[in-house]
Amino acid sequence: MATIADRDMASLGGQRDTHPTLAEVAAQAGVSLSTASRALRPGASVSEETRRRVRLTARRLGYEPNRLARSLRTRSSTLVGVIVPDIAIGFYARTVKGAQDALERAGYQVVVMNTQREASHERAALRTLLEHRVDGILLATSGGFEQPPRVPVVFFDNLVDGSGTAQVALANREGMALLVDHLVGHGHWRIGYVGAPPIATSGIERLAGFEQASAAAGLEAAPDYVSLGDEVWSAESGRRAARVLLALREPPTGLVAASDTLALGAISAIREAGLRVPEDVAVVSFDDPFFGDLIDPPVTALQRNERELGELAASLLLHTLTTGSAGPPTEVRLPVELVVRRSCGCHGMG
Amino acid sequence: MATIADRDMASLGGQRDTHPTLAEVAAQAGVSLSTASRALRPGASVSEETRRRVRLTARRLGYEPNRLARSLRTRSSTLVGVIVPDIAIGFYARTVKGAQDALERAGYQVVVMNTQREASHERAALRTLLEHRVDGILLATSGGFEQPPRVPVVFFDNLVDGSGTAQVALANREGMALLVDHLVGHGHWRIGYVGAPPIATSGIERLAGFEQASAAAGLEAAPDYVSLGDEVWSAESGRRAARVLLALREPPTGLVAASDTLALGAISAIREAGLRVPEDVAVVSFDDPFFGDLIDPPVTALQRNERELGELAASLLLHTLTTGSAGPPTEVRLPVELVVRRSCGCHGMG
DNA sequence: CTGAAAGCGCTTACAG
DNA sequence: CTGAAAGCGCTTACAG
Repeated sequence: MATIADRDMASLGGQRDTHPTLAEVAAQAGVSLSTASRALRPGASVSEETRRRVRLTARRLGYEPNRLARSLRTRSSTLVGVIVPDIAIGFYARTVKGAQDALERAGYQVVVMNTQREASHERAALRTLLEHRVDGILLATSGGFEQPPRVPVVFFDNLVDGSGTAQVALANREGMALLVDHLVGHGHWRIGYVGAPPIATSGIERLAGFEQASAAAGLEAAPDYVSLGDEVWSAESGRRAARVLLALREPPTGLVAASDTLALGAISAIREAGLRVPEDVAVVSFDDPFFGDLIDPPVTALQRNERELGELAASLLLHTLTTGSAGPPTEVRLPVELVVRRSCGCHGMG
Repeated sequence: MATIADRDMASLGGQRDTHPTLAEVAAQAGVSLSTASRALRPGASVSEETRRRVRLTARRLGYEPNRLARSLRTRSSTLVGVIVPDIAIGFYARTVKGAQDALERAGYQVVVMNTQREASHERAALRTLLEHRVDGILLATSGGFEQPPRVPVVFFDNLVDGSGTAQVALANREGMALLVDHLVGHGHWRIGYVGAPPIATSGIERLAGFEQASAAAGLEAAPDYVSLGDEVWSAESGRRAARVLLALREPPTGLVAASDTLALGAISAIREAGLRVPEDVAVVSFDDPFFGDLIDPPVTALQRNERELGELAASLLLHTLTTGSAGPPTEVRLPVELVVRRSCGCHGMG
């Protein structure tokens, strides 16, 4: 009772009051700690009358169970962490939403950590999550991943060779082939690549995919035609990378951008140079820019189902969480699809 | 030792091994639990030799402190929660990043929760955060906020009358006045509003701002000229809302969109109707669309510093966290600025 | 159905 | 500098 009184005093004094504990609820309700605990937890054997009384006083006191204590005791957090390089990028944001949906349906809470693409931030995020004993992790790594943690990890977007429980990514190479081939179909022979440094999976695979597709199409894949922006795939760096290509003695007549931001940058570089898209230089993009059909000109791009990517990663995690299975890491690739608009030279809608 | 042996067995057997505890580290290092604890914590008085030994064995065992236990004991989590309606919206994503920067600099970890704009999700997120005993919360509410929690809360974007520690939002009304006045400057008299339902602060204030500015400019602010989309501010709903306006007997000649998504929707509706922007219908937007100068036509819009909004919210929280001050809730408005492009009829760059 | 007790993994006065 | 002990707020066998 004394503590309760103190609490009241404190709140009268305008002090932020402290969290009531289960022990206080129990005392107020006139039951033991164990009974109070059971009354609050569904499915435990308590008399209806007791349960009601405890619940009432809990509500009255504004009781909020302490999950720290609970998880500590039960050794389970029903918490899943999602780590992304940059939540401000539509791709990641939508992936996260997809994952969150699936995870919440399964009764897990999701916490999102943003690494700003720095390995040190990623390490910190990983540590925090692990220290909070999350049950599992969805990770789009930026290189901060070191040794496999003690909980299941599903990698997405950026994969790590043979680590983790499962790996989910877009069909990067196939996508690039689609893009290059489409430009080739328009009669282009000098095709440039506006990309990102081959640091993580998507950077590596898209570049490789471009080179393979170029070679397969018999294009002279001069290394000159590959121009890379910065590691955050910024539009500004795409602009710069495109400028380099346009300044060549024999500039490419078609550009493949490795992402929507890069494509937007490339289009402005082309405009700056006083050239037209697609008449002077055609552009196609790996990612579909938001409202890509309103861009001038509407951009031909690969469409992906990002929500699905997130949901897929989540269900792979849920699978190992519920079955505890430790089978060999599954690798799943999500197909991409070409949406033809006008930046490639087609007379599509838009 | 037995538990250690068990652990080894388990890992040999391919089982995921369990987290070693501080007690195990202490045992292996041949010191007491308390000494081990001190050795791992900077600034505690331990001999250098002991400290080194403990740290080494901790690393060798892959020890990860259990934050649940630590926070439970210390009653502090150095965790701050950020709750947003929709992380996939650029505005929120960038705000979150700004907040995260500031918070991490101050030594806090940030966890982000996404409510998908549902009050029930928001309540769940709030509960989870509170149950994890976060030290403070940054909240862009979707209506799930009920009674003030026991930790400091800073509201941003969507405010709640007189609640919380501080409130940060954009200068919605002033922004709307800027937009309407600009269109009036172009000679428009029939100006329509493509907005969102007046549910939360931005919806309410932008609508009110539009109506006030219209009235102030002496426009016949026929209620007909207000057309609202859905509560998630979707581009598609903007398209529909604009269609309604365009179908009027005396359709507006200028449109003010309450957000970038709504503006994009409105522009496509205008195009669909076989009309041109800005010749037939001028458009201005509250939010600056990503790469708005590549949109056709480049859209005249209000520019905000979203990162700054996040940082501001964070520093207000940090202030009360460090000073414990419980002064009256501060309300801060972030100014917005008009970026003139071409969708309004100006011959700006782009 | 209910209560007393042990224990989850830490930290931190309190002694020495 | 180091150790034994109490305690953070819960849950869960174990008895009754």
